[in-house]
Amino acid sequence: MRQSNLFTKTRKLAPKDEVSKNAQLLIRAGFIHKEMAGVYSYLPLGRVVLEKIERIVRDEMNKIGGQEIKMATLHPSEPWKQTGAWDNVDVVFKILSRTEKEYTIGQSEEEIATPIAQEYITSYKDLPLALYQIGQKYRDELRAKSGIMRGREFTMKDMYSFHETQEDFDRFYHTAKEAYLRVYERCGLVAKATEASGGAFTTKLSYEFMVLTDAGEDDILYCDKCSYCVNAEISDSKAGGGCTRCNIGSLARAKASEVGNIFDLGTKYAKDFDFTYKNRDGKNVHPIMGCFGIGITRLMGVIVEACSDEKGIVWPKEVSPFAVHLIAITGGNKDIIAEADRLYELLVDNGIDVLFDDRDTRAGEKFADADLIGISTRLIISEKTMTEGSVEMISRVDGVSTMIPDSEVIRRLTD
RNA sequence: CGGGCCGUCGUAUACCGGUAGUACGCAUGCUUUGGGAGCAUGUAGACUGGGUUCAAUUCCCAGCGGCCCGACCA
Repeated sequence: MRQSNLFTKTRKLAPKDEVSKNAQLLIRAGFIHKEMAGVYSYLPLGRVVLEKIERIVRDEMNKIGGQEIKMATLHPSEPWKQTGAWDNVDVVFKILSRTEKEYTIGQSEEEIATPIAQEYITSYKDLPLALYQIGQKYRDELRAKSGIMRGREFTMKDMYSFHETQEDFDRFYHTAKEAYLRVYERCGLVAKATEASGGAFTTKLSYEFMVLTDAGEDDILYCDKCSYCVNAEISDSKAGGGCTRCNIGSLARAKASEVGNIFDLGTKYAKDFDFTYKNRDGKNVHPIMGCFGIGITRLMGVIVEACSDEKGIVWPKEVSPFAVHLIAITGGNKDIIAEADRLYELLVDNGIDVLFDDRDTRAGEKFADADLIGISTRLIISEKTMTEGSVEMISRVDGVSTMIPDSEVIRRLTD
């Protein structure tokens, strides 16, 4: 894309109504637009980052057998009353139509996913099943905060699984946990699978996936030697105490942000909806369910919190809005403009995802904007590089600059 | 929801009981062109509603909106 066509512009100053780093940087760089507290629109750059995160999540969910669906956002009130959530969950938005009918908008989708599965699962042969979607969620939070990390509207991947036995659930739970860790790794983050409370409907533990960041809302204790990690709210241990799993390391305390959660729902929802299937003995039994969430928009916020410096965002490669930021330093020189255009077309023709700063502005402004926007790889073409028959490649991460001969540019970018 | 702070051009801010200044942006022109250029000219503003006052953007009250701390967090 040509940057001269990008309708958003960067800002030098952070908005005064945002304190969180993620919101300040994303607004300054033109990724998001605030509608009200806790609700943001995603502009071209922000939208494409979300799409890249979704692509990773979709890929990993498909790999473990998830089937993607798209559930309704506007929900009838009946299933919510059936599970008790209508009266017991205070973040549920309630809508009254002009004919006085009650509706809700999805804050989670067990109430929709369970009846869908119920329609098709009639035999043990239909199990296991994992359905997921990536969609908007709405929660009537008393206090939105931390930019896009805790909003009233957000994007979530939510998966619901159905199993014949506890053993099969445990197997899938483990598989999903591994998939989740791959998702975060591909997003450039280090997440810890953290033992936490199982929520309202089970006494078992659940796993929360935590990324260490000072912007986080949770306190965790993690072992400095093994992968053990526990939410401080359910732990009797203290920082500096010994790890009870490996008996070698000691526990450290840190702030972290939850970027995913996986739950054992047991038979709670199957019972609420009177959902049974015929088992191998011809008996009607309830399936065991699990739910598996990843906050897509929160993940984007956490990435910005974790991957940024004083100049702006530093997107990890796989979620960078573009693979390459091509910057033309032309000084109005027509030959350089023509050469930059040629290189841009060459990159596009080779399927490289490129943002081309073809604007008629000075070098300093282009560099400052590029630092702020944070595309992982930068290519610079200027009088200096042209006389050498090369292009300058700079990594946003470490600032390392390399001169690359014209003829090798495509190969270097597609390696 | 309890507590605190705050609402001034598009953005960020200043001053003030007598209708508002600066910077950035934006527009036009000239110069400039590898780290947010310079000069000139122009553009654009007091959240809403009450109250006090000769006079309110300024003081008071309420509403609305925003941020923070806490609580909450299927």
